[in-house]
Amino acid sequence: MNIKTEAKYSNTEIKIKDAAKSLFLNKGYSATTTRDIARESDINLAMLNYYFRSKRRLFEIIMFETLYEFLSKMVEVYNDDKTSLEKKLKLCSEKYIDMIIAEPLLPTFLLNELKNNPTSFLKMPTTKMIMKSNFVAQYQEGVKKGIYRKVDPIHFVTNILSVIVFPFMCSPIIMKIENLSKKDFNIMMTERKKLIPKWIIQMIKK
Amino acid sequence: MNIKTEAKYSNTEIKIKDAAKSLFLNKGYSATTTRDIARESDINLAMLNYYFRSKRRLFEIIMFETLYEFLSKMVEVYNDDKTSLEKKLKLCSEKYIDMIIAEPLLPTFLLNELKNNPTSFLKMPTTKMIMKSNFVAQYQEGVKKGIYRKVDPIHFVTNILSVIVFPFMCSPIIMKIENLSKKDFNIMMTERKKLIPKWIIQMIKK
DNA sequence: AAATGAATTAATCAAATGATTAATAAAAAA
DNA sequence: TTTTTTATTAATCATTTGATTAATTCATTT
Repeated sequence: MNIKTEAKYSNTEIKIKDAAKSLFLNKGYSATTTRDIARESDINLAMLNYYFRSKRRLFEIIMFETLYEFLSKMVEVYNDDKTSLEKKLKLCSEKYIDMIIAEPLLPTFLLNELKNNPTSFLKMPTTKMIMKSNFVAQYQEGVKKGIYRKVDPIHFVTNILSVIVFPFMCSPIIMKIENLSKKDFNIMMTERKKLIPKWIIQMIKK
Repeated sequence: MNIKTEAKYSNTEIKIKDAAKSLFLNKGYSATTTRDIARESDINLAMLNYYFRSKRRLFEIIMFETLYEFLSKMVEVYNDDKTSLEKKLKLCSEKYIDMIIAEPLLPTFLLNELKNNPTSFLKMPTTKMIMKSNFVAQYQEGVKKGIYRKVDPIHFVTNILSVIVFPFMCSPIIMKIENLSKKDFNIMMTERKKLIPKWIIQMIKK
């Protein structure tokens, strides 16, 4: 966010949004109260309604921004026509894992709240772009050339995201059965940055 | 549940638990009110506290039972020492996908509520059993024999569960970008029953 | 049939929660 | 400086929500 756009927003407005985002991500929409948000952002309760009208509207703004930011980051790698499919695999594996390590609550939050509110998702133009990306095209070319096994591209994309994202959503379970600290867990996820591209290639290569 | 154990529980008790489970799975703990549960199960509000003392306790009972049932089903396949690793892969892929198609809200619900409450998970003996199962042992034997690539078994197990479970958690997204109905989506998941074992084998085979 | 205990109901409580209001302080414009 | 607009505060409202109570019905035992 540059200085110009930042100037548009008051300090309290930003404080409220930051606190609200943190709380929504940690506890979800329903478990977060407006008083939680007021306390956490150290502002008067009435300020929330003054700037955002209602808890629901505040949530929807945060949801939209978070989703938009997330999807933008997701798509970035996919459309670089200079890199090979294998390079893209490496890049996105690294990038997504770094992204989720930095904000581990994001995937669960997004999937969770999207489940109850699939409408807000309609407005995102980024969504369908993944399937029309250079990345998918490269896979399909590989299939034509006979290098890669043929399978519906949606499976291909789903599998990649599955092995990247899902382990984070299971982190409490994995940490428990393997006796890992948060730090250990992140090391394990970092290991996967290199492993995942190999696994995916093995999955598709003839 | 057989007749004997069933007789222990009154009709209303079961009605409350069924309605509560359905609501908790759909809306989560916080978004579900005791009055929702009373309405849905068609009982008097006071009955909830009469049989379960509090909303929290009702939730914990449901959570425990649901988790126990889920984990039990999960582990069943893993310890059959008559079947090969590849057979087990097929079996669990089919079984888990059928299980989740029958109750698609389960994974999100469990992972979600476990995030906030990792303690209840400690009591489950089933949890750590997966890593000590015959299934994992067979993989490690394969590694020794030089048939399979060596990787920490936790990655092996994580990958399998990832490609099975994660797509269900993304169902709203997948359905949106692919323009699928619920039925279409389930067909796609059913396709994966056969594909997943192949993918996993390709991932590990030298 | 009478007595006892369990199940059920309607009414109510106290606390929590989203939201508003009226008064005040701070900042910007005149 | 004065006026006007914007931001902030404490107090309050109306609902909602989890839980309880006292009265009543139903089932079981004696």
